[in-house]
Amino acid sequence: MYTRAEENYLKCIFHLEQEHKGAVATNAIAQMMSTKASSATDMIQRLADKELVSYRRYKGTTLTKSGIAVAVAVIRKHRLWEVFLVEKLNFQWDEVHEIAEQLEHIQSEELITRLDKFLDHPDYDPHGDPIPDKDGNIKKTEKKVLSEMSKSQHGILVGVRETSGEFLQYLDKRNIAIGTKIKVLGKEFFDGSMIIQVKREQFFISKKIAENLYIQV
Amino acid sequence: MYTRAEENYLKCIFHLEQEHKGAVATNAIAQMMSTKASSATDMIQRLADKELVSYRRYKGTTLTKSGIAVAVAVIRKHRLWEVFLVEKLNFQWDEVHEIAEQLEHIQSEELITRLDKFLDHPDYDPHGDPIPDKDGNIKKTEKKVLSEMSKSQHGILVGVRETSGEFLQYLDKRNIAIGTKIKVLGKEFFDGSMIIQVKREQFFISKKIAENLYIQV
DNA sequence: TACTATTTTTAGCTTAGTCTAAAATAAGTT
DNA sequence: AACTTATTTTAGACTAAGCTAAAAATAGTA
Repeated sequence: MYTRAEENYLKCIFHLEQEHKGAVATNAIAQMMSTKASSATDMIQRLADKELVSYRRYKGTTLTKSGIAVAVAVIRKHRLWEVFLVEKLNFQWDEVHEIAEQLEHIQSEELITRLDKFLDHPDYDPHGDPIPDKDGNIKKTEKKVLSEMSKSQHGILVGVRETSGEFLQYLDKRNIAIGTKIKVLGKEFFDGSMIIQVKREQFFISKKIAENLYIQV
Repeated sequence: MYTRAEENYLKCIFHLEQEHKGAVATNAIAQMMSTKASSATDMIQRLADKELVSYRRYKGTTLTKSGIAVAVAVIRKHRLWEVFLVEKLNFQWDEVHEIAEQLEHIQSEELITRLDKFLDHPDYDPHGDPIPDKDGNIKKTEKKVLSEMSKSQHGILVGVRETSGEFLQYLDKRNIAIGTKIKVLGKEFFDGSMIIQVKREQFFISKKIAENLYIQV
């Protein structure tokens, strides 16, 4: 089995590799892990020794097959626990991330199999992210970042990129949740801000907000 | 907060102190923690620095007020998770110990508060052990070890001392569970073995088995 | 009481994971 | 091409937790 730290690095590299496509910079990893580049280098080298990543000095890191398998298994656990926390324990969607960060490292195949069943095999977590199946397959949803949509286009919110409490509370305050219908009423070229329609209300959102909302058109 | 290892040592010392009443020997701790006496000494000294235990060289260890508080909080979490695993995820009572050993270290007050509510504030775990309340109070059940009972006494099984899979499976095989009525039909002085009545069956049990069953008379 | 055996502690080494500071490499700019 | 800046790696040190082997204290016995 792998240590907590190893699992966290693998998960982190997985997410970065998804976003930017291609080898991941050491600095990017260090930043996301809230640690120093030297520590990241250290861990990357250990992961490379175990053939969980392939790594060339100064060139960046990518996950190997087995690295991906470990990362996806952790992500599956994380998202299943998030569903549990929200559906069964009635947590708000902005409160669950930190706890799931801990729960995702519990080691027991059987536990996850049973949890999955108990939750009735959910496909998505409370933030709209797909839950990998037992074999590591992830449903690809063709979603669009709201900031890339243009005037008068519309769709429903299927996911969020940021999962920080502040951001999710911002959405709650405006009654925006997974499944909410959103329409772009206007878009400002200068700063990328938008005016959107949500239910019967319309309001202004900054580019930063728009970049963190995933829409299915 | 405390590390996993610190929490495990505190829990271990708590259990040993309960059993033998009085200061706990370093060797006893090392043995229960499956580690070496030198490692135990090391950790005990660290715990003493943090005032979680009081310790005098060569004399043994006892928990302080704050040490007890930490230990009891961990035990509360452990037992609540065991209830969850058995009641909600349908694990057998012999399968849950190891998983609960991991879950007991998840840090979140709120999580435990909600889990407790979700489980409808259980008083006992699946092995019959009382679950400490939020403030660390533990229900004292006046129970007797079966091996100390004498011929023709009877009572119901309210707890087990051993929680290993083999032992619990042994009980399952003989249809003995928490709540089962047990009567002592005979007792052999030479080796402490017994003949007991369980429902309509009667059978022979060794002293070792009898020492691990708690009965309420 | 003195000797032996057991228990406990100390001393020194190991590994995982972190850090800082310095060196090496890559990238960007004149 | 040469110089500057940014990124990445190496070197060396630290902490938590463990280990082995040796020393010290306690307990048990002749």
